[in-house]
Amino acid sequence: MKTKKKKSQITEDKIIESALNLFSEYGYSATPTSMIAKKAGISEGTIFKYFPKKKDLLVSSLTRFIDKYGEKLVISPLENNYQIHKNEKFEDLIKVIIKERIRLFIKQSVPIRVLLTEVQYHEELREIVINKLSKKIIYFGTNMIEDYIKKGELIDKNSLVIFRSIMGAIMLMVIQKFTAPNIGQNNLSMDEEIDLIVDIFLNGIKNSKASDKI
Amino acid sequence: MKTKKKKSQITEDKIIESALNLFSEYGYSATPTSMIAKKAGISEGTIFKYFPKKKDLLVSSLTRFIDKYGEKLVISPLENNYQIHKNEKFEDLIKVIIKERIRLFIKQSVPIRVLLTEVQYHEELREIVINKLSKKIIYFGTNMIEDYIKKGELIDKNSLVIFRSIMGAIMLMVIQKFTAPNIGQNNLSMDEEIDLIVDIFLNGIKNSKASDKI
Amino acid sequence: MKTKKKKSQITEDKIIESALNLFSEYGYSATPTSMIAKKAGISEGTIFKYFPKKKDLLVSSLTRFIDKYGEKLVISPLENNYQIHKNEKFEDLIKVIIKERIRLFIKQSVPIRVLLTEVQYHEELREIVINKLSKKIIYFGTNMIEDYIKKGELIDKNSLVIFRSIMGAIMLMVIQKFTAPNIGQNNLSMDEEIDLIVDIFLNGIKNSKASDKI
Amino acid sequence: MKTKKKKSQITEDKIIESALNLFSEYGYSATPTSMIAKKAGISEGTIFKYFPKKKDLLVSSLTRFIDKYGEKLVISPLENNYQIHKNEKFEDLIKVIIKERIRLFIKQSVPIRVLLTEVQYHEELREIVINKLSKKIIYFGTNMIEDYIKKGELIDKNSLVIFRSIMGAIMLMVIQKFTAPNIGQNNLSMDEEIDLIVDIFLNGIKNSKASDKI
DNA sequence: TATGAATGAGCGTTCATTCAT
DNA sequence: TATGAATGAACGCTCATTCAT
Repeated sequence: MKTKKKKSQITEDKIIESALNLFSEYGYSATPTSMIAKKAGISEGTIFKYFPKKKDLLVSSLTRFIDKYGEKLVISPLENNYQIHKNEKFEDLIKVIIKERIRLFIKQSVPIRVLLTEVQYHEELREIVINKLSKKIIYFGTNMIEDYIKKGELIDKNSLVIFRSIMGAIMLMVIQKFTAPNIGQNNLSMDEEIDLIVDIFLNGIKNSKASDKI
Repeated sequence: MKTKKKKSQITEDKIIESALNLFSEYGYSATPTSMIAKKAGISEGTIFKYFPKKKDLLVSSLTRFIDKYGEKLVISPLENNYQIHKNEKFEDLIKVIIKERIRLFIKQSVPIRVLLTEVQYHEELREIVINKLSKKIIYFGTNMIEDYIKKGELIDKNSLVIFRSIMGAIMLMVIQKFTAPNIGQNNLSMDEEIDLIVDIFLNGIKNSKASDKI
Repeated sequence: MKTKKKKSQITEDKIIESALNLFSEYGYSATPTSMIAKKAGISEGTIFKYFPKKKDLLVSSLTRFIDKYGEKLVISPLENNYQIHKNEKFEDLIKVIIKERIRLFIKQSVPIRVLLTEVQYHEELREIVINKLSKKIIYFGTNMIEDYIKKGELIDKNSLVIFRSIMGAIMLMVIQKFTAPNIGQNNLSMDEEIDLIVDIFLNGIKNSKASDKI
Repeated sequence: MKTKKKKSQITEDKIIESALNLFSEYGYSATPTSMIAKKAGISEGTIFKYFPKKKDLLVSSLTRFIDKYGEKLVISPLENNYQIHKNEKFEDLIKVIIKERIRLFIKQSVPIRVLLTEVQYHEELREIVINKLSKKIIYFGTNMIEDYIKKGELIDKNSLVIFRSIMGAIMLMVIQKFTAPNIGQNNLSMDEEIDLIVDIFLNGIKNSKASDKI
């Protein structure tokens, strides 16, 4: 049962949503508060009732995003998926996880882009991102890998390197699909690419038969 | 023998260098021209003799960077390495290429960071990056992979996906090393990480013996 | 009963008044917005809340002047005078009209001077002046002349030339009175000059008796 | 025999000519020295070798114009015309003078416009204009009128008013022809207008027969 | 709580002016 | 003598922020 939102909460939401969208389009510094007010359909003064400094608006909205999605949607469901699919083969599990993750990623690409960009310039964000996101993601990822190593399904290599490499491969794929989709003639769908990437990571690209010959 | 640079060229260089450093530290929009002038040790007016609009300073300095390093250092040497090491095993070649690339990457991390950030907001940059960098890099990378597929050393999988995945894995490694070096207890040097990553890509992470059993 | 003006209207009025006075004293281009703000007793930023570009301030204030005085005071009262004095002799009518016009002219000399000067450099103003002022004035003036020609009181000559000539004579008189009042020993008051000018236009300066002799 | 102009004189001429043209197009304040330099085909620094302050450029070029044309072309030839045509009827003399004057006026409209505009804002110019131009013109004009009054050809009215009125009528005609030529359907050529204006001034516009009746 | 009006520091940019060559 | 490079004060304008209502 959804409780009726208070009016002030609605206003705050409108501000944050408008701000994030504009930050992602023009960058934080290049977005005037006047533009945010206009987009949110409120007066400029109102913004400062909710966020005394412009920077608060950035930090709060991203923190809120991390709290809401980082915890609830990025981390927990990981664990959720993990619990459900725990007994499946690694191959199948990782594919499910990635695909689900990407769906969220795309849906939340606006705050994510802002976060990844502004984290460069704002110390506060950096700490939040590292502590609330990166560490948790890596903790989960490496643990998962190590579980499967223990099970004997994966070979015993540095789990951080493995996990980070898979993430890097996936991330660059997503970036390319969105920024330069028709680079390199490639008709694969995202899901097909994911399958292929996972396959590469699992089986490698060396042609064993050939390499025997050498 | 280097000819003595003209005074105006020196000034222009100072402006560009200061600008790129500050853009990378604070972001383009958050860097006032007054700050650039101060750092370059010149007057603010002088900047505008060289770059009529602030944006010209961004675009020109990045274009110049791409022209100088994109062509001379990123693309050609790739081909150079490639010619020299062509007959080596893929494994050895790719390690050399990656390590050399990373060295350049680190040396030029300032303009690269600016480029990767600002490309989001400035159409002109996007076109330049895609046409002058991405396409060429991908063209070279996929060709290289395909060469080794033909030689029978690599299995026949989509070369774009393979190349992009390796790049992604490497990139995320570099980013992590620079932004959160002590995440996940990992004492590997960069070179060791590269060796490991290449190993993973070549041989995969599946434990073949175990998977047989399943 | 005048309703109390809204605060913003008062501010706008102050800006326009200060601007026009300064424009008339120093010229539009030579008047900084900072000076306008100071004279109006407001901050510089406020000016741009009302007039986004400095030029808007010029055009708006002159347009407003034309709308207020051009229509209400320059054109209509002409017609008003005309209706009332219609049956008088041309001589008496034209004197009344000129004198009344000059009174307004002097009272509004500030915006008029700005208008006459800046019309040279700004296309927008030119169109407004021609369409909203010149044409209407000339239309009225020529019609009036033609009425009196039909009545047989004036001889049948080109009404535009007649009207324009009277205006020119009056204008130059006003200009001289204001810029170089003591040029040529002339103790006539403005009203006396007007009477004289009208007399000259009506009766000419040729000495008929003398010219007969020649 | 024209002496060969010194190079520096040529440069100075180029500067003045360019400056006057641009001042007349954009106004003195709105014309940057850089634009003048460009138009004159010289470097910006050079201007300040000849005219240490921008204002010197305005005052010098207009003073020079007045000295050259005011004296040589505006005043003397007036006297010249006058001496030659002295014995003609006033009507013929004044027409010749006006037509010749207008020809010069048009040829020199650029500096004249600048002069008439900038005289409002620069005290120095005002003095020069009044002393070197206005007074002389009026002195000549009134004397001429008075001569003809003495001869009995013109009636005895204030010569300043007569002269100034004719000038005003002519000036407004010229202004209208150049700024709004197709206002009021009027196909008269400039010369025809002049003839008409002189006719009006000489004979007046009152219909004597009619006025008798009243 | 929300607004509209105002602020003023600071921004990108211009431009008259200087000066070494 | 003329230039090209540089200057820095001042300009038009923006924008985060304040505050009375």
